[in-house]
Amino acid sequence: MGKVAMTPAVLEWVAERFKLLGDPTPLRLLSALRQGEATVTDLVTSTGLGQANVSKHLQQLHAHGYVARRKEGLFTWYRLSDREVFQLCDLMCGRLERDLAAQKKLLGGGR
Amino acid sequence: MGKVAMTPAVLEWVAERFKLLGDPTPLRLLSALRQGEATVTDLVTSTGLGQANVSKHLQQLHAHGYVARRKEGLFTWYRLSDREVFQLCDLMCGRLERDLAAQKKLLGGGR
DNA sequence: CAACTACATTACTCTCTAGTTGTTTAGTAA
DNA sequence: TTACTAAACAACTAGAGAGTAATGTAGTTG
Repeated sequence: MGKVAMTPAVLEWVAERFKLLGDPTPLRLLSALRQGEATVTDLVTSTGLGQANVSKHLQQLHAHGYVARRKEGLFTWYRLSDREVFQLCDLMCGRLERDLAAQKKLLGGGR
Repeated sequence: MGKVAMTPAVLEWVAERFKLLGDPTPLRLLSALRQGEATVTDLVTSTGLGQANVSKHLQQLHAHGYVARRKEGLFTWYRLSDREVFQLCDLMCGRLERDLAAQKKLLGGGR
């Protein structure tokens, strides 16, 4: 199991990481980057979000180690640096699938 | 990998689940419940948080399926209903351990 | 019944932050 | 140089949510 003790400081650290994933916008950006490296403009057009907004979220994702970047002339190319984030999402989606299955069971087979 | 498509609705759902973990207080409660079933008062005394605060967070954790509860007279006993949440935390802590290792490397062996 | 206990709920304050607008910096091209 | 582009930064606004104090509710005890 966990090798790290759940001290208040560690909980704070863990919470800060989770907090970034507790908003659809960063998840959208991460999800988009799953298809490969992209510039800010790419992400703006593919998501429909504002440029400043995308840029700000990418800063945070970068600061927390979720994405890496390289500059090429005018462009800044972003890419995923932490593929484990999708293991996290998949664990969550496992819950989603069970929830949906339970709902289906209730609506369909129940009574 | 994920069997669920990352549609906006799914991202919203996933974000909502992560959001609860993006705060130290629910994590503290979950961490405390890891040692076994507990009443609200137990959690209040063991964490030092206010009663209303604990109660409110427990409501949310329950609404999102992280904890289960049973009433016994005046008491409400809460317990973990989703042990997978610690798989999530362990994944995060994996990052923490790597970060710490990297820092150590920088401070110790690096220049 | 009255008094007490454990928990839930309400109403409120305060802080934080997501998103936007406007501007700045830096690289490119004429 | 000037004009243009991509990205970052700054300042602001609106809304969300964390914590608390006060109150409500249900069960227990006398």
